[in-house]
Amino acid sequence: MTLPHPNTDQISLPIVLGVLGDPTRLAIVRYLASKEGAALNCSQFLDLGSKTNLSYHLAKLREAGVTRAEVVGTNRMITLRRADLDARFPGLLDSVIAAAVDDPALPAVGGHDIEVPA
Amino acid sequence: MTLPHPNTDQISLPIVLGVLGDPTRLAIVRYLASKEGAALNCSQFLDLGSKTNLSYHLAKLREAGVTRAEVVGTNRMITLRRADLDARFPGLLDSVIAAAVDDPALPAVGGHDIEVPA
DNA sequence: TCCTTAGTTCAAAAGTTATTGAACAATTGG
DNA sequence: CCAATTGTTCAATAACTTTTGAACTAAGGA
Repeated sequence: MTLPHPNTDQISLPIVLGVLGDPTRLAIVRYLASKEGAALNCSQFLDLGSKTNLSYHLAKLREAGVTRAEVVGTNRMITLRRADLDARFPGLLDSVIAAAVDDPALPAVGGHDIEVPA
Repeated sequence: MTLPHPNTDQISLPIVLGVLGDPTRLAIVRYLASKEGAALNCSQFLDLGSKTNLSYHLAKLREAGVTRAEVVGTNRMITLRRADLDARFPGLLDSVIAAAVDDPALPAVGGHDIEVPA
């Protein structure tokens, strides 16, 4: 049971940019980058949408070549394809992540975005 | 007669990425980068689509803060907002342009993409 | 085995974006 | 003034994307 991923040389610039041009997906990528190394399952992202909706967004990221999903039991362990993206589009992912980290408009994963005082 | 542009601090990462996630617009940006300094009018891009369609794509780029359009007579002189984008998202535009330059799938402006021999 | 957990798939609805042609406005040159 | 050039706007349509809920699969634990 392996999921389809593009090869490094099949990763397309406009498709990657288009896929990253969505706040939910950018938030996913930012969170993955902040947990670099760790493989996260989909449930980590439930703050960002419903289970079905995340399945959709995570599939988009995977099909574009931005993430890799490995099947481990009933889980899909998700990682950023950092090395592949760096090889294909040097510097792009780093600058996107750096900009995303500073973007207060993106939805947050660990949540607690803003606590409104009583 | 000046056209509306976002301020530098109003430029949004997901909007910029989304706008660049289109082959026609990426081709426009690539061409502008290759002619850095020169201000080009819209007709330069007619290889990429109809007049109306270009008007649409150029408006998207301008509204996202990727380009600046200055009205000069009946022309709109278009330039890349390189300094503003660099200030807001360091390294992003450079890496996108570098990747776009190498992308054979993007439509070409000076055209002559491939000449089919008789 | 049965139940739970993790995630997918499907079809429908809603929303957004791209493309087109016809009509329009503004400037410039004759 | 008249005509040509440059580009916009509008409405229609076509094409895609996002979101949803219900139904499903597959693995793991009691």
